[in-house]
Amino acid sequence: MPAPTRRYDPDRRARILRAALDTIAMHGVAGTTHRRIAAAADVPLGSMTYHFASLDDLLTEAFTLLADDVSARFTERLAAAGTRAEACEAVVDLVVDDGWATPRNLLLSYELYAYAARVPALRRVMQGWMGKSRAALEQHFSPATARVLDAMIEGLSIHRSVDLAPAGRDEVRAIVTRLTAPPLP
Amino acid sequence: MPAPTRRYDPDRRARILRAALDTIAMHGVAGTTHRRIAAAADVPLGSMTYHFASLDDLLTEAFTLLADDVSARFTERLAAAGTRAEACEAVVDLVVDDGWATPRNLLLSYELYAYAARVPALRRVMQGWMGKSRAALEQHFSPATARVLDAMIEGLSIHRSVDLAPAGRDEVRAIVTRLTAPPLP
DNA sequence: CCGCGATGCGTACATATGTACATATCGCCG
DNA sequence: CGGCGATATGTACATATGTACGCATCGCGG
Repeated sequence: MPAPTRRYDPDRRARILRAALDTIAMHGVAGTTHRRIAAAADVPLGSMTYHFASLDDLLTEAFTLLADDVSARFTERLAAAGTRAEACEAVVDLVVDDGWATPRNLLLSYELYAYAARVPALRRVMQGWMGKSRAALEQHFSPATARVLDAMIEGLSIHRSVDLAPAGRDEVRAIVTRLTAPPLP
Repeated sequence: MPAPTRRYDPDRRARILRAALDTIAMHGVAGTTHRRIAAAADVPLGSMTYHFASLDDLLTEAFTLLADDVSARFTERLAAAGTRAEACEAVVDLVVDDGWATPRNLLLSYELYAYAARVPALRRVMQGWMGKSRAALEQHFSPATARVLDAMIEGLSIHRSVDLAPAGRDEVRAIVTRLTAPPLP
Protein backbone atom coordinates (compact mmCIF):
# COMPACT_ATOMS: atom_id res chain seq x y z
CA MET A 1 0.00 0.00 0.00
CA PRO A 2 1.18 3.54 -0.66
CA ALA A 3 2.99 5.20 2.20
CA PRO A 4 0.57 7.43 4.06
CA THR A 5 1.40 11.04 3.31
CA ARG A 6 3.21 12.95 5.96
CA ARG A 7 2.47 16.64 5.80
CA TYR A 8 4.93 19.46 6.18
CA ASP A 9 2.99 21.72 8.50
CA PRO A 10 5.17 24.42 10.07
CA ASP A 11 2.43 26.51 11.67
CA ARG A 12 0.40 23.62 12.93
CA ARG A 13 0.78 24.76 16.49
CA ALA A 14 -0.78 28.13 15.74
CA ARG A 15 -3.55 26.47 13.75
CA ILE A 16 -4.38 24.24 16.68
CA LEU A 17 -4.72 27.29 18.90
CA ARG A 18 -7.10 28.96 16.46
CA ALA A 19 -9.04 25.72 16.13
CA ALA A 20 -9.29 25.56 19.90
CA LEU A 21 -10.97 28.97 20.00
CA ASP A 22 -13.32 27.90 17.22
CA THR A 23 -14.20 24.79 19.15
CA ILE A 24 -14.82 26.70 22.36
CA ALA A 25 -17.01 29.15 20.48
CA MET A 26 -19.01 26.30 19.03
CA HIS A 27 -19.23 23.84 21.92
CA GLY A 28 -18.14 25.76 24.99
CA VAL A 29 -15.22 24.80 27.19
CA ALA A 30 -17.43 22.03 28.53
CA GLY A 31 -17.67 20.45 25.09
CA THR A 32 -14.11 21.07 24.04
CA THR A 33 -11.98 17.94 23.73
CA HIS A 34 -8.67 17.00 22.20
CA ARG A 35 -10.47 15.14 19.47
CA ARG A 36 -12.77 17.97 18.52
CA ILE A 37 -9.94 20.47 18.34
CA ALA A 38 -7.88 18.03 16.32
CA ALA A 39 -10.73 17.60 13.85
CA ALA A 40 -11.21 21.37 13.57
CA ALA A 41 -7.50 21.88 12.96
CA ASP A 42 -7.32 18.86 10.65
CA VAL A 43 -4.51 17.18 12.52
CA PRO A 44 -4.24 13.73 14.07
CA LEU A 45 -4.94 13.25 17.74
CA GLY A 46 -1.29 12.64 18.51
CA SER A 47 -0.44 16.22 17.63
CA MET A 48 -2.36 17.46 20.62
CA THR A 49 -0.13 15.96 23.25
CA TYR A 50 2.94 16.59 21.18
CA HIS A 51 2.43 20.34 20.94
CA PHE A 52 0.74 20.92 24.31
CA ALA A 53 1.46 19.25 27.59
CA SER A 54 -2.21 19.04 28.54
CA LEU A 55 -5.61 20.20 27.48
CA ASP A 56 -5.59 22.86 30.17
CA ASP A 57 -2.30 24.21 28.87
CA LEU A 58 -3.74 24.35 25.39
CA LEU A 59 -6.86 26.19 26.51
CA THR A 60 -4.82 28.59 28.59
CA GLU A 61 -2.62 29.45 25.66
CA ALA A 62 -5.61 29.81 23.34
CA PHE A 63 -7.34 32.19 25.72
CA THR A 64 -4.15 34.19 26.07
CA LEU A 65 -4.03 34.49 22.31
CA LEU A 66 -7.62 35.70 22.29
CA ALA A 67 -6.92 38.35 24.90
CA ASP A 68 -3.86 39.64 23.07
CA ASP A 69 -5.70 39.71 19.77
CA VAL A 70 -8.84 41.46 20.96
CA SER A 71 -6.85 43.79 23.14
CA ALA A 72 -4.63 44.79 20.23
CA ARG A 73 -7.57 45.62 18.00
CA PHE A 74 -9.11 47.66 20.79
CA THR A 75 -5.92 49.65 21.20
CA GLU A 76 -5.54 50.08 17.47
CA ARG A 77 -9.04 51.40 17.09
CA LEU A 78 -8.52 54.00 19.79
CA ALA A 79 -5.07 54.98 18.63
CA ALA A 80 -6.57 55.89 15.27
CA ALA A 81 -8.59 58.62 16.91
CA GLY A 82 -6.91 62.01 16.75
CA THR A 83 -9.30 64.17 18.67
CA ARG A 84 -11.32 63.64 21.76
CA ALA A 85 -14.51 63.69 19.70
CA GLU A 86 -13.13 60.99 17.44
CA ALA A 87 -12.21 58.98 20.49
CA CYS A 88 -15.79 59.20 21.73
CA GLU A 89 -17.03 58.02 18.39
CA ALA A 90 -14.54 55.15 18.47
CA VAL A 91 -15.93 54.08 21.82
CA VAL A 92 -19.44 54.12 20.38
CA ASP A 93 -18.24 52.05 17.45
CA LEU A 94 -16.65 49.48 19.72
CA VAL A 95 -19.98 48.90 21.40
CA VAL A 96 -22.27 49.11 18.41
CA ASP A 97 -20.25 48.01 15.40
CA ASP A 98 -20.15 44.50 14.06
CA GLY A 99 -16.39 44.35 14.16
CA TRP A 100 -15.55 44.06 17.79
CA ALA A 101 -18.34 43.11 20.18
CA THR A 102 -19.27 40.19 17.99
CA PRO A 103 -21.33 37.31 19.35
CA ARG A 104 -18.26 35.16 19.00
CA ASN A 105 -16.00 37.51 20.95
CA LEU A 106 -18.57 37.97 23.68
CA LEU A 107 -19.13 34.26 23.96
CA LEU A 108 -15.43 33.58 24.15
CA SER A 109 -15.14 36.27 26.79
CA TYR A 110 -17.74 34.59 28.97
CA GLU A 111 -15.93 31.30 28.61
CA LEU A 112 -12.67 33.01 29.46
CA TYR A 113 -14.09 34.73 32.53
CA ALA A 114 -15.45 31.45 33.80
CA TYR A 115 -12.33 29.48 32.98
CA ALA A 116 -9.98 32.11 34.38
CA ALA A 117 -11.54 31.69 37.80
CA ARG A 118 -9.70 28.38 38.04
CA VAL A 119 -6.45 29.25 36.26
CA PRO A 120 -4.26 31.87 37.95
CA ALA A 121 -2.25 32.49 34.79
CA LEU A 122 -5.43 33.57 33.03
CA ARG A 123 -6.35 35.88 35.86
CA ARG A 124 -3.16 37.75 35.13
CA VAL A 125 -3.97 37.74 31.44
CA MET A 126 -7.31 39.36 32.17
CA GLN A 127 -5.69 41.96 34.37
CA GLY A 128 -3.27 42.73 31.58
CA TRP A 129 -6.13 42.99 29.11
CA MET A 130 -7.97 45.43 31.32
CA GLY A 131 -4.81 47.41 31.85
CA LYS A 132 -4.18 47.71 28.14
CA SER A 133 -7.77 48.82 27.52
CA ARG A 134 -7.45 51.50 30.14
CA ALA A 135 -4.14 52.66 28.77
CA ALA A 136 -5.67 52.96 25.32
CA LEU A 137 -8.54 55.01 26.72
CA GLU A 138 -6.19 57.16 28.77
CA GLN A 139 -4.66 58.45 25.57
CA HIS A 140 -7.82 60.52 25.30
CA PHE A 141 -9.45 60.61 28.71
CA SER A 142 -8.55 60.99 32.36
CA PRO A 143 -7.83 57.79 34.31
CA ALA A 144 -11.16 57.96 36.13
CA THR A 145 -13.07 58.48 32.90
CA ALA A 146 -11.10 55.71 31.20
CA ARG A 147 -12.06 53.34 33.95
CA VAL A 148 -15.75 54.06 33.76
CA LEU A 149 -15.77 53.99 29.98
CA ASP A 150 -14.10 50.62 30.00
CA ALA A 151 -16.69 49.23 32.38
CA MET A 152 -19.47 50.79 30.35
CA ILE A 153 -18.23 49.20 27.14
CA GLU A 154 -18.26 45.85 28.87
CA GLY A 155 -21.71 46.21 30.38
CA LEU A 156 -23.35 47.68 27.31
CA SER A 157 -21.89 45.06 25.01
CA ILE A 158 -23.15 42.26 27.19
CA HIS A 159 -26.60 43.73 27.59
CA ARG A 160 -26.88 44.52 23.91
CA SER A 161 -26.22 40.86 23.18
CA VAL A 162 -29.08 39.80 25.43
CA ASP A 163 -31.55 42.57 24.73
CA LEU A 164 -34.24 41.91 22.14
CA ALA A 165 -34.23 45.62 21.31
CA PRO A 166 -30.63 46.66 21.93
CA ALA A 167 -29.71 50.26 22.54
CA GLY A 168 -29.10 52.08 19.28
CA ARG A 169 -26.09 54.09 18.25
CA ASP A 170 -27.68 57.37 19.28
CA GLU A 171 -28.49 56.15 22.74
CA VAL A 172 -24.98 54.79 23.22
CA ARG A 173 -23.53 58.08 22.02
CA ALA A 174 -25.64 59.96 24.52
CA ILE A 175 -24.29 57.79 27.30
CA VAL A 176 -20.68 58.29 26.21
CA THR A 177 -21.26 62.01 25.95
CA ARG A 178 -22.62 62.10 29.45
CA LEU A 179 -19.75 60.09 30.89
CA THR A 180 -17.10 62.18 29.17
CA ALA A 181 -18.68 65.58 29.81
CA PRO A 182 -16.67 67.94 31.98
CA PRO A 183 -17.54 67.79 35.67
CA LEU A 184 -20.52 69.83 36.74
CA PRO A 185 -19.68 73.20 38.29
CA MET B 1 -26.85 -7.94 57.31
CA PRO B 2 -29.00 -5.01 58.41
CA ALA B 3 -31.25 -3.51 55.77
CA PRO B 4 -29.62 -0.42 54.34
CA THR B 5 -31.43 2.69 55.51
CA ARG B 6 -33.80 4.32 53.09
CA ARG B 7 -34.15 8.04 53.72
CA TYR B 8 -37.32 10.09 53.68
CA ASP B 9 -36.17 13.09 51.67
CA PRO B 10 -39.05 15.20 50.38
CA ASP B 11 -37.07 18.20 49.14
CA ARG B 12 -34.31 16.20 47.58
CA ARG B 13 -35.03 17.66 44.18
CA ALA B 14 -34.48 21.20 45.41
CA ARG B 15 -31.32 20.16 47.23
CA ILE B 16 -29.94 18.66 44.06
CA LEU B 17 -30.50 21.96 42.27
CA ARG B 18 -28.65 23.88 44.96
CA ALA B 19 -25.87 21.31 44.89
CA ALA B 20 -25.65 21.73 41.14
CA LEU B 21 -25.00 25.46 41.56
CA ASP B 22 -22.40 24.73 44.21
CA THR B 23 -20.71 22.28 41.90
CA ILE B 24 -20.72 24.70 38.99
CA ALA B 25 -19.28 27.41 41.23
CA MET B 26 -16.54 25.05 42.33
CA HIS B 27 -15.66 23.18 39.14
CA GLY B 28 -17.31 25.09 36.33
CA VAL B 29 -19.87 23.65 33.96
CA ALA B 30 -16.99 21.83 32.30
CA GLY B 31 -16.24 19.95 35.50
CA THR B 32 -19.83 19.38 36.57
CA THR B 33 -20.96 15.76 36.42
CA HIS B 34 -23.85 13.73 37.73
CA ARG B 35 -21.58 12.10 40.22
CA ARG B 36 -20.13 15.32 41.60
CA ILE B 37 -23.54 16.87 42.04
CA ALA B 38 -24.81 13.71 43.67
CA ALA B 39 -21.91 13.77 46.10
CA ALA B 40 -22.51 17.45 46.91
CA ALA B 41 -26.22 16.80 47.47
CA ASP B 42 -25.47 13.59 49.38
CA VAL B 43 -27.74 11.43 47.25
CA PRO B 44 -27.05 8.28 45.26
CA LEU B 45 -26.29 8.50 41.57
CA GLY B 46 -29.63 6.99 40.64
CA SER B 47 -31.45 10.04 41.97
CA MET B 48 -30.00 12.16 39.20
CA THR B 49 -31.77 10.45 36.35
CA TYR B 50 -34.84 9.90 38.45
CA HIS B 51 -35.44 13.58 39.16
CA PHE B 52 -34.03 15.04 35.95
CA ALA B 53 -34.29 13.71 32.45
CA SER B 54 -30.74 14.68 31.56
CA LEU B 55 -27.77 16.61 32.85
CA ASP B 56 -28.60 19.50 30.54
CA ASP B 57 -32.12 19.67 31.93
CA LEU B 58 -30.71 19.73 35.42
CA LEU B 59 -28.26 22.53 34.63
CA THR B 60 -30.93 24.52 32.84
CA GLU B 61 -33.23 24.33 35.83
CA ALA B 62 -30.42 25.19 38.23
CA PHE B 63 -29.47 28.26 36.23
CA THR B 64 -33.11 29.31 36.09
CA LEU B 65 -33.24 29.08 39.85
CA LEU B 66 -30.13 31.22 40.10
CA ALA B 67 -31.59 33.89 37.87
CA ASP B 68 -34.85 34.01 39.79
CA ASP B 69 -33.05 34.16 43.09
CA VAL B 70 -30.55 36.86 42.22
CA SER B 71 -33.16 38.83 40.34
CA ALA B 72 -35.51 38.77 43.31
CA ARG B 73 -32.86 40.08 45.66
CA PHE B 74 -32.00 42.82 43.23
CA THR B 75 -35.63 43.89 43.02
CA GLU B 76 -36.05 43.68 46.76
CA ARG B 77 -33.05 45.87 47.38
CA LEU B 78 -34.32 48.56 45.06
CA ALA B 79 -37.90 48.38 46.27
CA ALA B 80 -36.65 49.20 49.75
CA ALA B 81 -35.52 52.60 48.54
CA GLY B 82 -38.09 55.30 49.11
CA THR B 83 -36.44 58.30 47.54
CA ARG B 84 -34.39 58.76 44.44
CA ALA B 85 -31.31 59.44 46.55
CA GLU B 86 -31.83 56.17 48.40
CA ALA B 87 -32.22 54.41 45.09
CA CYS B 88 -28.85 55.78 43.97
CA GLU B 89 -27.28 54.56 47.16
CA ALA B 90 -28.88 51.16 46.63
CA VAL B 91 -27.29 50.97 43.20
CA VAL B 92 -23.92 51.81 44.69
CA ASP B 93 -24.43 49.11 47.29
CA LEU B 94 -25.28 46.54 44.65
CA VAL B 95 -21.94 47.15 42.98
CA VAL B 96 -19.76 47.60 46.03
CA ASP B 97 -21.35 45.58 48.82
CA ASP B 98 -20.44 42.03 49.68
CA GLY B 99 -24.00 40.83 49.49
CA TRP B 100 -24.79 40.83 45.82
CA ALA B 101 -21.87 41.00 43.41
CA THR B 102 -20.12 38.20 45.23
CA PRO B 103 -17.38 36.21 43.54
CA ARG B 104 -19.73 33.27 43.52
CA ASN B 105 -22.58 35.12 41.86
CA LEU B 106 -20.29 36.65 39.27
CA LEU B 107 -18.71 33.31 38.52
CA LEU B 108 -22.09 31.65 38.15
CA SER B 109 -23.17 34.48 35.88
CA TYR B 110 -20.25 33.91 33.55
CA GLU B 111 -21.05 30.24 33.43
CA LEU B 112 -24.68 31.05 32.74
CA TYR B 113 -23.85 33.49 29.96
CA ALA B 114 -21.65 30.93 28.29
CA TYR B 115 -24.06 28.07 28.77
CA ALA B 116 -27.09 30.08 27.69
CA ALA B 117 -25.55 30.59 24.27
CA ARG B 118 -26.39 26.96 23.58
CA VAL B 119 -29.72 26.63 25.37
CA PRO B 120 -32.58 28.75 24.01
CA ALA B 121 -34.61 28.34 27.19
CA LEU B 122 -31.84 30.02 29.13
CA ARG B 123 -31.64 32.85 26.66
CA ARG B 124 -35.20 33.66 27.56
CA VAL B 125 -34.38 33.36 31.23
CA MET B 126 -31.64 35.94 30.80
CA GLN B 127 -33.94 38.26 28.94
CA GLY B 128 -36.44 37.94 31.75
CA TRP B 129 -33.73 38.64 34.30
CA MET B 130 -32.68 41.79 32.47
CA GLY B 131 -36.30 42.86 32.14
CA LYS B 132 -36.90 42.47 35.84
CA SER B 133 -33.78 44.44 36.68
CA ARG B 134 -34.87 47.26 34.43
CA ALA B 135 -38.36 47.25 35.87
CA ALA B 136 -36.89 47.50 39.36
CA LEU B 137 -34.75 50.45 38.33
CA GLU B 138 -37.64 52.11 36.53
CA GLN B 139 -39.39 52.47 39.84
CA HIS B 140 -36.95 55.29 40.46
CA PHE B 141 -35.47 56.27 37.10
CA SER B 142 -36.50 56.87 33.53
CA PRO B 143 -36.34 53.89 31.16
CA ALA B 144 -33.24 55.22 29.44
CA THR B 145 -31.49 55.83 32.75
CA ALA B 146 -32.58 52.43 34.01
CA ARG B 147 -31.03 50.79 30.98
CA VAL B 148 -27.70 52.50 31.35
CA LEU B 149 -27.58 51.94 35.10
CA ASP B 150 -28.23 48.25 34.59
CA ALA B 151 -25.40 47.98 32.09
CA MET B 152 -23.15 49.98 34.37
CA ILE B 153 -23.83 47.69 37.31
CA GLU B 154 -22.89 44.74 35.16
CA GLY B 155 -19.72 46.25 33.76
CA LEU B 156 -18.50 47.71 37.03
CA SER B 157 -19.13 44.49 38.95
CA ILE B 158 -17.16 42.48 36.43
CA HIS B 159 -14.27 44.91 36.31
CA ARG B 160 -14.16 45.23 40.05
CA SER B 161 -13.75 41.46 40.27
CA VAL B 162 -10.75 41.57 37.95
CA ASP B 163 -9.13 44.80 39.07
CA LEU B 164 -6.32 44.59 41.60
CA ALA B 165 -7.37 48.01 42.90
CA PRO B 166 -11.13 48.07 42.37
CA ALA B 167 -13.02 51.32 42.22
CA GLY B 168 -14.04 52.44 45.70
CA ARG B 169 -17.46 53.38 46.92
CA ASP B 170 -16.87 57.08 46.37
CA GLU B 171 -15.84 56.59 42.79
CA VAL B 172 -18.84 54.39 42.08
CA ARG B 173 -21.12 56.94 43.68
CA ALA B 174 -19.69 59.65 41.48
CA ILE B 175 -20.45 57.58 38.41
CA VAL B 176 -24.00 56.90 39.49
CA THR B 177 -24.50 60.57 40.25
CA ARG B 178 -23.27 61.49 36.82
CA LEU B 179 -25.49 58.98 35.08
CA THR B 180 -28.59 60.00 37.01
CA ALA B 181 -28.04 63.75 36.86
CA PRO B 182 -30.69 65.73 34.99
CA PRO B 183 -29.91 66.27 31.32
CA LEU B 184 -27.64 69.19 30.53
CA PRO B 185 -29.42 72.32 29.39
C1' DC C 1 -55.49 -0.74 57.51
C1' DC C 2 -54.02 -1.87 52.87
C1' DG C 3 -52.03 -1.54 48.53
C1' DC C 4 -49.93 1.03 45.10
C1' DG C 5 -47.51 4.46 43.12
C1' DA C 6 -43.92 7.45 44.09
C1' DT C 7 -39.37 7.56 45.57
C1' DG C 8 -34.91 5.69 47.05
C1' DC C 9 -30.85 2.90 45.94
C1' DG C 10 -27.18 0.25 43.81
C1' DT C 11 -25.16 -1.31 39.73
C1' DA C 12 -24.29 -2.36 34.91
C1' DC C 13 -22.71 -0.94 30.43
C1' DA C 14 -21.57 1.27 26.21
C1' DT C 15 -19.08 5.15 24.99
C1' DA C 16 -15.99 9.16 25.12
C1' DT C 17 -11.87 11.09 26.90
C1' DG C 18 -7.01 12.36 28.34
C1' DT C 19 -2.72 10.87 27.79
C1' DA C 20 1.31 7.88 26.59
C1' DC C 21 4.02 5.76 23.31
C1' DA C 22 6.25 3.28 19.37
C1' DT C 23 7.41 4.19 14.96
C1' DA C 24 8.02 6.62 10.63
C1' DT C 25 9.50 10.57 8.09
C1' DC C 26 11.96 14.51 6.61
C1' DG C 27 13.72 19.50 6.98
C1' DC C 28 17.83 21.58 8.10
C1' DC C 29 22.39 22.34 9.82
C1' DG C 30 27.14 21.10 9.76
C1' DC D 1 25.40 15.19 1.41
C1' DG D 2 24.69 12.69 5.79
C1' DG D 3 22.47 12.20 9.92
C1' DC D 4 19.94 13.75 13.69
C1' DG D 5 16.58 16.03 16.05
C1' DA D 6 12.21 17.75 15.43
C1' DT D 7 7.73 16.53 14.03
C1' DA D 8 3.99 13.63 12.18
C1' DT D 9 0.89 9.68 12.79
C1' DG D 10 -1.75 5.90 14.46
C1' DT D 11 -3.05 3.35 18.24
C1' DA D 12 -3.49 1.55 22.87
C1' DC D 13 -5.28 1.85 27.50
C1' DA D 14 -7.02 3.06 31.93
C1' DT D 15 -10.50 5.87 33.59
C1' DA D 16 -14.63 8.77 33.91
C1' DT D 17 -19.18 9.65 32.38
C1' DG D 18 -24.20 9.65 31.01
C1' DT D 19 -27.89 6.94 31.28
C1' DA D 20 -30.83 2.80 31.95
C1' DC D 21 -32.77 -0.51 34.83
C1' DG D 22 -34.20 -3.77 38.46
C1' DC D 23 -35.46 -4.04 42.83
C1' DA D 24 -36.60 -2.37 47.61
C1' DT D 25 -39.20 0.50 50.56
C1' DC D 26 -42.63 3.28 52.48
C1' DG D 27 -45.86 7.47 52.68
C1' DC D 28 -50.43 8.35 51.88
C1' DG D 29 -55.04 8.33 49.96
C1' DG D 30 -59.20 5.50 50.02
